[in-house]
Amino acid sequence: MTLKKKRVKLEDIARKLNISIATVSRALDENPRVKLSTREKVFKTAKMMGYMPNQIAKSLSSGKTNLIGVIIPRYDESFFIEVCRGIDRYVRKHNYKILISSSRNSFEFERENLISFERGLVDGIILSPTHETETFVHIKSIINKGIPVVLFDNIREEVSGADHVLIEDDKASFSAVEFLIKKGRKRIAFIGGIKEKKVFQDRYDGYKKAMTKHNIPIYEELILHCESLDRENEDTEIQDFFNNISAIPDAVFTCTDNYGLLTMKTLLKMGYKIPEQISVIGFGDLGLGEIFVPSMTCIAQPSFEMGEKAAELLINQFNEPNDVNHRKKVLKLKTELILRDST
Amino acid sequence: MTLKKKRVKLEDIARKLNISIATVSRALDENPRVKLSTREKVFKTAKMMGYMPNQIAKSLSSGKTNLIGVIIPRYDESFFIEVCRGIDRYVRKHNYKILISSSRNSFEFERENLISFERGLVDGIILSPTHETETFVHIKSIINKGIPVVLFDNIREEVSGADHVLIEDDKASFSAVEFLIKKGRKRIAFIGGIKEKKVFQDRYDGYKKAMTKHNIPIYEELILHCESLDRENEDTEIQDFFNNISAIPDAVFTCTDNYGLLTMKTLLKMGYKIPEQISVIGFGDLGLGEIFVPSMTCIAQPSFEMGEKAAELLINQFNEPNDVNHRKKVLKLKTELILRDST
DNA sequence: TATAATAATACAAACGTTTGCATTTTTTTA
DNA sequence: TAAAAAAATGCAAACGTTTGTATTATTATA
Repeated sequence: MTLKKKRVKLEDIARKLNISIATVSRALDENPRVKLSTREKVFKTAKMMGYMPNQIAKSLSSGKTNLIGVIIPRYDESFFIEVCRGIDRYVRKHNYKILISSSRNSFEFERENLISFERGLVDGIILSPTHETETFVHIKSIINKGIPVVLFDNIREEVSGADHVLIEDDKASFSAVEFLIKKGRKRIAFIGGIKEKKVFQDRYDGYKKAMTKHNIPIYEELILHCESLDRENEDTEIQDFFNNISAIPDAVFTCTDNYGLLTMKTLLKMGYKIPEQISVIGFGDLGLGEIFVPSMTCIAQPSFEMGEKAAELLINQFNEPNDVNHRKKVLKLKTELILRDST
Repeated sequence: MTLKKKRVKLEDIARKLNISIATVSRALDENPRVKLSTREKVFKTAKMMGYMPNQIAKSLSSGKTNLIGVIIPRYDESFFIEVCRGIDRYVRKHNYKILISSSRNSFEFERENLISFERGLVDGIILSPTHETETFVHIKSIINKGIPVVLFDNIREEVSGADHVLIEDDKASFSAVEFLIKKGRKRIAFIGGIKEKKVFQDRYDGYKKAMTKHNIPIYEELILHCESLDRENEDTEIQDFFNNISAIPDAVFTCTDNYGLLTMKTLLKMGYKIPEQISVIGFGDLGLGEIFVPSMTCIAQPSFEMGEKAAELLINQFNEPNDVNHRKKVLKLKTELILRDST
């Protein structure tokens, strides 16, 4: 039975070599102020003794933790995971790690997470607001404490007082719906998410604009604002929608990949032919649309890149003079309509 | 232009109230040694001044960071994300956060990640070894430093010197293949992943055992060990496999959900009927199998629970006397064959 | 009302680094 | 070869907490 060994610290190395802690610290830092021969001795001894620097002590002393807090509304949406991957990829190059929290679609959790990050654990925060987030005060309060913040996706004007990166949701959906119209479809259904969520509002707006521009009436019956917050309920909600519709549409524009896939599943099971009778478009393009049969036409949203860009904005803030009121930067990323078999 | 405010610390509260730092600290801790009236004054002042404890200082002082490091082979596999969700859910109840790193399927990255966690940033580590991981020394070295470690999934005997949680891969695939056989299928193809990965070896073993038990010949031609490490390549590898096969199988057992879906896609595009001509089984059951048309029969692996259990083992270690050589705990979780339309 | 017991608070070391400045050692210069 | 300059090292404070022990203030006891 071996007991836990004590960690070796600078002091241990210093004592063994009969030099001061300061010199050991500087030697390991390759500071030119210490003689080369000393540095070599220190490195050798450190290695021999199995020295590992204490990150916490370093952080306390330097005031930097090299951690970045990321708050997303939910884990089980590939979009957010992709964004996190993008963030991770970027920040690692700059020697940061990310700490991911889910706000579980709740403003209150979002606020709690934010507060827990206020305790000096992270050097900066990247956040995607929930649909419930209608105020900016909790974020502003963080910024006022001098903690850099970057937002992505689902930004309302009221919460936009920080650097952020997004796509033009309305334009993207406008062009997708217009594409359907130009293909001759007229009875176009819309499936969005929670009405309160900005991205879904924008995508709905795009849909309406396209319909209006081409003088196509918008029927309430063909509109579904999916209220579910998890996969299973989304499924039944969409099934119910199509089961209760009086006359089947000839196209469906959906606001997420998942809605699109669930729509295709439901319609296929009801016996409809895609795309012959009904076209379907998804939003996101996170891989599954390509595998489904028929493969799904999608608006491709650059999720990974969105993460990278958000990370870049944040790291840039680290290097800027700390001006709380600096002009906020907004990055709008391009989307693309990927044509596949469902249209 | 407002400049960054200085954080308020215990000292500031102490000075304002003309009491000592120690008393402030104890008051905020609700330590009964401080008078109630003092405690109340301290709380009020702390709130008024916007005090937020400094997590880093706390950690340095207490020797606990309340962070847990998680190392997974890749981000873009839902299985790992699900496990992370499970871990997160469990540890949050105990006031821990998780720090996720990807080893990108590389032993070298795994080792690097492990070393970076050795710098006192985390209180414990949960790791899923890559297919390249054939030795236990890097993990043993961590454990020897007194850092609790729990492994999950893909554990070889050689790396099993730590608590771990897994499923019985061989038995799960055995029963799935036997199910196909009992349904009258004989020409059963096997699609697995990287040959070096223990889980795929085990799943292959289960396949072979089932076939052998029922005296069905195993044809090399019907075996694919997918070597790709990303989605796109998996797709083409599977397409090639079926294009080059001399006579199509009447069933395909696959080792991940993704292989299963790609298989179905390929076969449907080739014009085959599922399940009439060919049955397909996937492994994992991470949601997509249910959406696909036809829906996919799957071995359901309790990913979320796997995460929870791994987290539980870890947190238990925190509370145990620190015995490096303690008897390792092994948890085997149940799988289940979920029958759907693809069989 | 002096003394003992208890309650409340303060002091200071510790956690493991970094770093400005002081000191010592070595090298250069005259 | 002594003084000046440069190089190498050391001292000690700082980062913001926690906590064991010492001290002071308050209450209880005789």
